Amino acid sequence: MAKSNSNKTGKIQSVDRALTILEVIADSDDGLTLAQIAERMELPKSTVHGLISTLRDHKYVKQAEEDGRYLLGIHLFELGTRLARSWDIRDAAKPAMRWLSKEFGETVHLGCEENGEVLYLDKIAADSLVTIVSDIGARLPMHCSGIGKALLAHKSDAEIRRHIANLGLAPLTGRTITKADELMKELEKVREQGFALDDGEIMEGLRCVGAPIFDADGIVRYAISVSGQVKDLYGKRLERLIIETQKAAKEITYALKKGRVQSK
Amino acid sequence: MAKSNSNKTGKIQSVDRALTILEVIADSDDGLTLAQIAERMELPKSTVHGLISTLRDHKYVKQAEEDGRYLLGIHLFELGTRLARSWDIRDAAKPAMRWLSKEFGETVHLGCEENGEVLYLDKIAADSLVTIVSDIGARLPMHCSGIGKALLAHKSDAEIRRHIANLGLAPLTGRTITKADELMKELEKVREQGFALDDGEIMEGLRCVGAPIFDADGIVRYAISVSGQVKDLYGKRLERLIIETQKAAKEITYALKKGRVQSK
DNA sequence: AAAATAATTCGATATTATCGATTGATTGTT
DNA sequence: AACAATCAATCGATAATATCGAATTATTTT
Repeated sequence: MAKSNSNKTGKIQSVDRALTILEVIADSDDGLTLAQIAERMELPKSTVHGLISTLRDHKYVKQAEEDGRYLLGIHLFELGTRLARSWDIRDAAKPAMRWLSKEFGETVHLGCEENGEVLYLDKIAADSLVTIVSDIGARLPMHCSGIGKALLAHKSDAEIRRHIANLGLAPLTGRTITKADELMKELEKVREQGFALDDGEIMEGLRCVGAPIFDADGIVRYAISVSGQVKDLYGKRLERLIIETQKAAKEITYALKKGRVQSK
Repeated sequence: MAKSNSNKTGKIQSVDRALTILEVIADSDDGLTLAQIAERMELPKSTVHGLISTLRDHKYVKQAEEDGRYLLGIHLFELGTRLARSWDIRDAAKPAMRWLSKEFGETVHLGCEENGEVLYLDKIAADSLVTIVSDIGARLPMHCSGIGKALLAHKSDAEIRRHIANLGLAPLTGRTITKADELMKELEKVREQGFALDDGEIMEGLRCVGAPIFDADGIVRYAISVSGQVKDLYGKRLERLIIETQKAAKEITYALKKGRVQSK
């Protein structure tokens, strides 16, 4: 499965290939040998070798000492964290997220949309032994998560329809909304209520409350969510969680306006 | 200040240049224009443009909407976090770090050596409003930090001497150890004690206790540290912190042995 | 010890990156 | 409002450079 080298603009072939190598390695569980990478990219080994040596010299790739297989390199960690540090939204959101997590003892996420999916930008993990939910930097579908629905709900109907047409509505559990019209209705509700509820739509037994964060222009750019097990989130406690999650999102919206805006 | 293109191995020029562009952008505070990048790399703008467009297509770089200046792209965040997730050490260390942070209400770091410097791999921040200390992914010198001294102390004398010769002993505060012999003595003490104390050597008023973590082969690969203000860390409380930090490091060493070892 | 599979090096070839000049778009100035 | 200046983006001729298959070296397996 080689990435197509669809050259829209004047791309530099070797750079394009080198970056694709990184993606191929990232998609593997535990690194790949040179031969495996060459096979997947449908390129001669020597070509891949030249590219990957250059990546290694810059620490974008490292070789396992045992065998010589290639893994992602430490420099990606450094650049990724440096980028994350530049986002004002994280600082703006941190205090409210901390408070929420501590108050309810649950896991709090901060996310944004990235290419039609939810991307987790930050996370305050609950102390509980099992943290079922996803990690920073992970992606998940928009139509079945608290953050995703909160983000999606504030788009125009046309945009939502387009999103559905492009990405589809994959069922992750039996509760996932898979019909377009049903999702439209649900999102209208989300918009009116001011919060989104994911009730086992992404994973059975997992409940999740999401609320939107507006940037200085009044556009929804981010959302937070609080996730926990259904057995812990119901009735009065759930009601209070909903209220507090919305409050927190509003606080973050405010904090974001105050600081200079350095968008993601 | 262009990076020299010292071609040791058969490097691919365009890839080498593209990666250097990322470094140049990362070194800037708030992104750079094409012209600025071209100037720093001593390359024609059109050359840089081709390379950087390719980086942009892969989301390793993004362009600010306002002006067209170039910033690091979201994909670096995704790759960096994916890499971080693959490190067993983080999972192994997390519980003990959490406990330490909660017990003392201070900030706990996990770090390793990377190219003669301490690289922070993880952090549990104290709830306190001001978090003075560094962030995940940041680097700092080895000779004046708790983690750094713990790591350095368990190398051979020859290696330590070489480290000093290569990197020097820059004084960050008036308390920083800047004489080689003095540092050798200090590290011997660290080795004997089993912990390292940074007493305002990196920043006035900041105290920090570090302890080494051994991998399955008995080599020191990581270290943790607890940092706080001098006014909070002294006397009985400091004594107890030292004991608990060492305990935590031992626990992590043990946890690391149990799991399969996926080194950084 | 031999066979097999890995990464790495080599050198001829023409594909492809490079570079200066030009264009187009945007911002700031008089 | 027109001009000047500055920026990114485009173009096309040129030769420098990435590419590729074959050969080599290193490591592991039988």
